This record gives sequence, C-alpha cells and structure tokens, in this order.
Amino acid sequence: MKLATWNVNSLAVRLPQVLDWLAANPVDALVLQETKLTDDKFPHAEFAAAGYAAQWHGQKTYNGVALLSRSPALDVVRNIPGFDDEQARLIAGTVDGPLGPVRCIGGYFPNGQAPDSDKFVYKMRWLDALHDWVRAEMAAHPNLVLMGDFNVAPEDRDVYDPVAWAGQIHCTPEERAQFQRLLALGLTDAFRLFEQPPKSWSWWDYRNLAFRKNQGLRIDHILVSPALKPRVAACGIDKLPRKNERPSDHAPVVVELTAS
DNA sequence: ATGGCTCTAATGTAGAGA
Repeated sequence: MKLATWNVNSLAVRLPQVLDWLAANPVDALVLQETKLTDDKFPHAEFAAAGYAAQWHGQKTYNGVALLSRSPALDVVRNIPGFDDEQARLIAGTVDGPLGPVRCIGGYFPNGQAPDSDKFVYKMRWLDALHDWVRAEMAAHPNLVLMGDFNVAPEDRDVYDPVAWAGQIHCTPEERAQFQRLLALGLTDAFRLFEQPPKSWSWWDYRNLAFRKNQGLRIDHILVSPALKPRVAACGIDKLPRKNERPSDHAPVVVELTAS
C-alpha cells in the first residue's frame, strides 16, 4: 500500500501535473495541500475519471486540502474537531487497503511567517490542538498516518544552510519541540527509517535558482503510528515533478507499507 | 542586497508563501 503527500501550490494550476503523477505513481491515497480552490471548484470529476475518489476542504485564495483515494474514504473529518478555524488546513479519512483500515490525516500546517508574529502564535495554537486531537485519533485508529506540509524542518540536517536558518521560521526551537511532541505520541518519521541521500529536501524556493543549487528544506513529512512502523517498506521524496515546467515549489513524499 | 519567484485577487498592485 502506498500513500503520499504533496503541496501543489494551486490545484487550478497544477491539476495536469497531479493527474500525470498519479498515472505514473498509482498510490492508494494522496493528500494535497494548498489547493487554493473553493469547494465548488474542486475537480472531483477529473480525479474520478483517473480512478480516485476525492474528499476536499477548501477556501478562496489560500490553503485548501484534499484526500484522494482508490477506495472512498470513510468517516471524513474537515479541520481539527473542537478547534475553531477559519482556515481550511486539515482533512482526514479512513482508507481501506490490504492492511485493513488506515486512518489518513492530511494537514497544511500554518507557515508562521516570523517567530515574533501573530501568525506564529496561531501556528503554535494550531499545533497544540493538532497534538491533542491526534492523540485521540491514535487511540481510536491503530493504523494511522499523519502526513502533509508541516512547515517545520525537524533537525539541522533537514536544512541546506542551518547556520543561516537558525532561529528562523520553520527552524525555531518552539516549532521543533512541537514536532518532537508529535513523535512523543508514538509516531515515527517514516523518511528517517531508511538511509537517505544527504541534502534531501521536499521544498525549494522558487527564487535564486534554489532547486538547481539544491538549496531547500525538508518540511513535508509522513509520520506513522506504532502498529504501522514495522510495515514501512520504503519512504522517499520524488524530485521529478520539481523539474517540470511550472512546478510546485514542493515535491511529493511517498511511503510504502507492506501487509506482512 | 531583507530581494530574488509564483500564486491569488485583479487588470494595477499587494500580500503571502517558506
């Protein structure tokens, strides 16, 4: 069973690339971030024609998330229950597969803008609410995957220039502590279960030839629950879509789970 | 050099992203 996450930075612009990617990478489920579409504009018919059921939660201009799956997702949740949020940042659903039901949570975590900003305060509140809700979800769903654009680089090795980025947004001690709190729930960063190429990033700035110079951050993650950890067969970042014409600034992250 | 590029609202320009 393969699951993936991809911040597409506008699904209106990137739909052809997402369809191409799914044709080449027929994953069982894919969560999208930054769709930037109101719900009436979501291209569910195009995904249905490609063999994917869709659940979505969007808004105008900013944010927006979706969950695509081969078999339709059940018990779908939009945004963090109990956390009043005007921004469309989370979707969850249960996807059936060879391992039985898997709870798939896709999140577009707040950017935070700057450590001294109101948006950083919101990011911390959002992460607090996520932590408490994920704990409850893990109790209800042993097979659980939390994936998405976390907007956190967990360690210095996830940053192309850790000295320049020290204390900057995505790299502050507060954000990294929030990432560790999620791990402390029993979740595992699937990417780090394997040897990976050094300087592995999931995002590269559009500016300054950052992709060509491989100057990026690893901020898109897939965390798995204890029951799934021994089932993780592979996890990697697919840089190919970043080489396309008009690419997203993020690359997809993929995890493979085996039944035995 | 605090920008660089890309997206959205728009149709000139500004805010956000990371």
